[in-house]
Amino acid sequence: MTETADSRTVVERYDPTVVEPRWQARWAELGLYETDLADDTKPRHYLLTMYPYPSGDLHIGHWYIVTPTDAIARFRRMHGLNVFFPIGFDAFGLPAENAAIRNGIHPFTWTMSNIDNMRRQFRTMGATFSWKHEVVTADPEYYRWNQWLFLQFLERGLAYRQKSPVDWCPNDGTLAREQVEGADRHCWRCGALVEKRDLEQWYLRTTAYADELLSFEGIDWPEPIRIQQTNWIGRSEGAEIDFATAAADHHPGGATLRVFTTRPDTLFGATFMVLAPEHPLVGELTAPDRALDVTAYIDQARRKTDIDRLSTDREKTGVALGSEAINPINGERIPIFIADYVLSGYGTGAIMAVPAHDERDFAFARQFGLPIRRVVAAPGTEADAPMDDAYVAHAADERLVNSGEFDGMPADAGGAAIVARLAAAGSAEPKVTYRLRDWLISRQRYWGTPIPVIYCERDGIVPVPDSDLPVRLPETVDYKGSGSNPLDHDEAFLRVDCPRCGGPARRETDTMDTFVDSSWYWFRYLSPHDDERPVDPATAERWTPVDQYTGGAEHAVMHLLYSRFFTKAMRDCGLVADDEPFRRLFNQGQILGADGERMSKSRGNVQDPDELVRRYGADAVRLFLMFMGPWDQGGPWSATGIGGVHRFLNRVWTIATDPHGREHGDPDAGRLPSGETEADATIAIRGAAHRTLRDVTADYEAFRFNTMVAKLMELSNTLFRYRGTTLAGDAAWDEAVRLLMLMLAPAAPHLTEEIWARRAEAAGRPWTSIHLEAWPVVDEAATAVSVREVPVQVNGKLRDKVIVAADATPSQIEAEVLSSPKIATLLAGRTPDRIIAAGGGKLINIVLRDG
RNA sequence: GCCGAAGUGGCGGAAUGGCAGACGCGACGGUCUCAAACACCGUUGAGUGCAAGCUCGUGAGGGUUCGAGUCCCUCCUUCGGCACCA
Repeated sequence: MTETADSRTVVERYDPTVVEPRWQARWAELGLYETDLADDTKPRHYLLTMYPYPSGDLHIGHWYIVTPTDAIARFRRMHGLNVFFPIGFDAFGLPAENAAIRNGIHPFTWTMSNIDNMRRQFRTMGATFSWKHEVVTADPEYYRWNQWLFLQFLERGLAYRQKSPVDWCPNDGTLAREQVEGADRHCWRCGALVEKRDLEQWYLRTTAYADELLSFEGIDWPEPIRIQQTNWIGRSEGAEIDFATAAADHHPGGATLRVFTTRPDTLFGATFMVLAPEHPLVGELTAPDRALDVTAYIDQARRKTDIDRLSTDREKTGVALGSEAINPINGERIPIFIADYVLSGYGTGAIMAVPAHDERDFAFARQFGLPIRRVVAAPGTEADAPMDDAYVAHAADERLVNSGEFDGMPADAGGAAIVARLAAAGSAEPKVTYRLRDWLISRQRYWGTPIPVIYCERDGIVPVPDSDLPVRLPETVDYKGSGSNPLDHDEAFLRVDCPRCGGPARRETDTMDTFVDSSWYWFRYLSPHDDERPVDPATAERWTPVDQYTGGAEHAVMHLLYSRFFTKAMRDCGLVADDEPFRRLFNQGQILGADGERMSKSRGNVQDPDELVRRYGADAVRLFLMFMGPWDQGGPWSATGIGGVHRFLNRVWTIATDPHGREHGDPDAGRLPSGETEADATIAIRGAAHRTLRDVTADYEAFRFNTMVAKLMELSNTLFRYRGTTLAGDAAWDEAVRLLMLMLAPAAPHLTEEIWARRAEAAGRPWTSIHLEAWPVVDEAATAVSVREVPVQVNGKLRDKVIVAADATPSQIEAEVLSSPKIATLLAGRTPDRIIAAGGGKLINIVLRDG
């Protein structure tokens, strides 16, 4: 607290470094924010923000996510809701292991000390977390239930093990498809280039819920996220059609080659067939004289990194197998190729190529000199007109041509008819295919949830019995240099008796993707220490789904899709009743470094909030982050401008603690604005306060924090103008200050609490926290105005303004406008063609035609 | 290439189809001070004029409308996502 010798400032200045910690301690002591989940006297509200990874320090991005969310929590509490706002730590993951390998610290030690530090930093925000419900995912008390849930899924066929080519990062090991980013296919976490490896891996059957995941009914999520998820799931309707192989010298024929197509209407246009190089029938179908070329191509395709594939972007490669397939609709024999533009993991790994109506097939046909036959034509197009490009349209106008008895049918109906014809013969069926793959959860790492299965020579895959959970991570880790999973050479961990036969067996050493942890953590917050079950069903019934979730949009297709999957899977296991995890989702933008790049320690562009807090106080940092711009926008970090909110808070302090003071520098200090009476001023002050309340309430509701702060600044500017006048400190002034405090309380909780306490003391009332106050009610009468200014346009251009009574009718306003000298001059005797009184007389536009 | 978001003063940004630039930063001028910092007051889109004012102005070009930053069409740019998905 500083007393300046300066004569003009006789009151103390606001000192956040003293005030803020004091209130934080007091709130904690009173347990103000420890939510009583059993309290049924108030409507419940579950407010969730994405829990952080304990990297060591909170950076400004954490503040950007959390502090406005905290303002929402406080705002909702003031509306009488029982708000649950928990926090925890996403504590498994690679950085802990890297630190362990580098510095010889155990990942647990590293993680927990980071968490300690971040808890301390979190408290400096003044956020209202319910700390008693904290969850740390690396705690056996938590990951035990990852294991238990996994076993539930296994029992229901939602988890399975399969050998398949997986995306492999040299640092992070196995990756899920969605963790591979960019055209050059690099790791989402470390950026290293990703390779393919064949491994036995555990999967969760997300595809079982593909259709349900496409429906966003009953949840209010941003459109871009819904679109991204929809595209990621990638539903395609079409048909699977069986071609038979033709007999050849090297091959007896008669094998089935099943293809997936979304365009069965183009079946007559199939002039060749393409298999993925990995297709199982390739060996059998390869003619002896083609074998060298074919194996060379397969080798090359396997070795090829995806960068190479990208460089050959449009250029199609492939080789003929020397075999033919028989088109089931017309018996035509067509050559079979392999090419890497056909993917083994999608559809059936084989396509019928219709160059006339598919761009990729067209390019391939051009490259290899294969026939191109049009089978779909727009009205007026010759059936055999030469084609320069693939013709892909197939709307209602297009008709089939060169398609035998189906000629003349509209494309869509023709396709259906073709499928129906083949289906009757058992060689086709309608089929829906998805881009979405099952979720690969195996990771060859130490620092994650051990997958609770045992491999027995006799009994095969044996789940760990529930009574033996959790399968704990061994407390000593030997990294033996780096790279390999320490669990693989930890004999004490590996060796186990088979739970079924008692014979020697071996533990699974893979651990789970950390996204498993975050796929259900909000359920665990409700009963973090329950050692009977992962979720208490009664509490979950009352508190979930989450009412409001806030977090970054970078999780659009990973965390947010997995969480939806988990909720549905848990529902089908009878554990919860929810169909969806998060009722309403808000994605804030990301704070980037000053250089416009993602903040990261390696770039050295991380903004440390502690330093700002020390200098300006937590309230100023909170308010500045809200004031910067729309919350969903984010942007490059710049502290330029934080002085503005700091000044604002000081002004609020001055208004509240020193209403009668005057400042040098203002020649009009202490005088009412010219022409204003005390009665006018009272109306002005009350009007400003209540109009601000009306608008600020709406802004909080819509998370428009930037304009919310702007309006509070306006109100404080208005009050500042009346400071030192005869009005300062009177009833209207006092009401306005009270409203200003209440409105500012969710955003700047410390300053307002301090002022609130002083006001109570000054009035001789006992102290109660401002954060337990009810949100104030707008006095509609006070918001009314007696006169208003009406802009007057001539032909849409602003020419004048007239003052009218607030309740003036449009015709009265028109009369007023026409009698204005300025307008009369502009009219110069002409009669307006039209006079438009927009919005019931909010604006007048006089339409004057030329001539 | 496809999908999505966005282009407004020197900067961050504001504006239910109705006064473009709220609020703040920065800059400039001033009060206070021996001086500086802090605080406070004033000015601040561009052009033009002594002034009242006038003209131009929301990425570019068209359109709808009495009226368009806002709606429609065609482009351009930036950012995010996807990338041979048959």
